[in-house]
Amino acid sequence: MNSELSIREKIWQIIAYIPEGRVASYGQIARVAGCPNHARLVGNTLRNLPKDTKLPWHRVINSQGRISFPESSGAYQEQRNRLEAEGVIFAAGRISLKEFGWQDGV
DNA sequence: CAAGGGGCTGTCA
DNA sequence: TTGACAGCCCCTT
Repeated sequence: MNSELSIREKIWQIIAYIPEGRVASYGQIARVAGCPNHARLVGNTLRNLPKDTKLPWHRVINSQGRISFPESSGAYQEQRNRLEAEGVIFAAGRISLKEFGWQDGV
């Protein structure tokens, strides 16, 4: 139904569909959106989100299972904190996509 | 209209 | 495992 939606709109929708305790990579979201190369756009889009957004942006990480923010960044700790609160476990500073990856651990 | 940047990805060494 | 290079596309000046 979102056939006429912009890629950005799709990204928002897809991210909103990420279940709790699960994480998805930018590339994966972009792929689901229909464009495997729009990974960067996903990041750009999230960046454009308001701070009071209800989108689970914290469930979006890079393909390495790591957060794309520097640890000194408040966003990093916030994201990590939220993920841990949902049951996601960080091992050596990264997440096991095998267990917490969206539609990847089922 | 042209140029630059971006929370990236995948491959090679 | 990490580091470096190139490729991809959209959005904002």
